[in-house]
Amino acid sequence: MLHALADPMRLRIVHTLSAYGELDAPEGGDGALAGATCSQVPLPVSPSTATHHFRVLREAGVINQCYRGTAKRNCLRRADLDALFPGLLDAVLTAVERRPADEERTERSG
Amino acid sequence: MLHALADPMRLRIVHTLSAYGELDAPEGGDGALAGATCSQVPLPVSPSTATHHFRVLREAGVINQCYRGTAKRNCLRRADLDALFPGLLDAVLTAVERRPADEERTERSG
DNA sequence: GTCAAATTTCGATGACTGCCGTAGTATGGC
DNA sequence: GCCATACTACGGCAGTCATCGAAATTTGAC
Repeated sequence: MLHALADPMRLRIVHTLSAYGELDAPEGGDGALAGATCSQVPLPVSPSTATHHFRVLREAGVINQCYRGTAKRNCLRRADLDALFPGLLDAVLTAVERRPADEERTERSG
Repeated sequence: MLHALADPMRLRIVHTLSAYGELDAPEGGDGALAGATCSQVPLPVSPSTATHHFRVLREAGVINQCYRGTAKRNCLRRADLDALFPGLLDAVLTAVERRPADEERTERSG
């Protein structure tokens, strides 16, 4: 699971999804449900690569995927994640917001 | 930094070190300082591989290394880590204790 | 100075992973 | 049924990483 979160691309997906909310709160209209489709998450990679990352996240239990017409909606599994790893997702998201693009840089102490 | 923690071997190192304490509390006798030497951390890999992992952790800012005679003592940088990524290390350590060896397994939801 | 112990560095190797392009599958509209 | 859209699966390629073995370095003891 940490491995799934260790990739900057997947981290961006998780971060974006966290802003969209989850399916646990299915309120609103028809098309305004929580979660985001794969195309909703801006990724500077090809669709096939994006699918790969979504797959890794899904297999790690980080996200859920449910079909919705021609699109597939992705939603974070915050509740499950929080139960398995208390505070981890929250800590990671906080860190992402504080360091938007430095997650993979080698930051030496000196 | 997440990448450094994503490896089960390094996760074990961090977990072991967290039990040994840090150098911030240098009390006691001469040889009973906080931190652990490389050999103190049981790893099922060769010494050179262990060095590699310690190096990755050090470059990621997760641990400190200070020479102590023929041995090298490693200690967690809890304070620094907590300042940069609030709650992250704690969440990871909690997760490790709850799932000692399942950190890398592919846990499918179904 | 010599020996011993702990750790590091270098080179090599196998596996994994991120990336892409193309073809295929599933759903909705006409 | 046919087409368009959204996503997935497969094959391939290059880069990175974990792992090891052997030699080198550093420090302490005699």
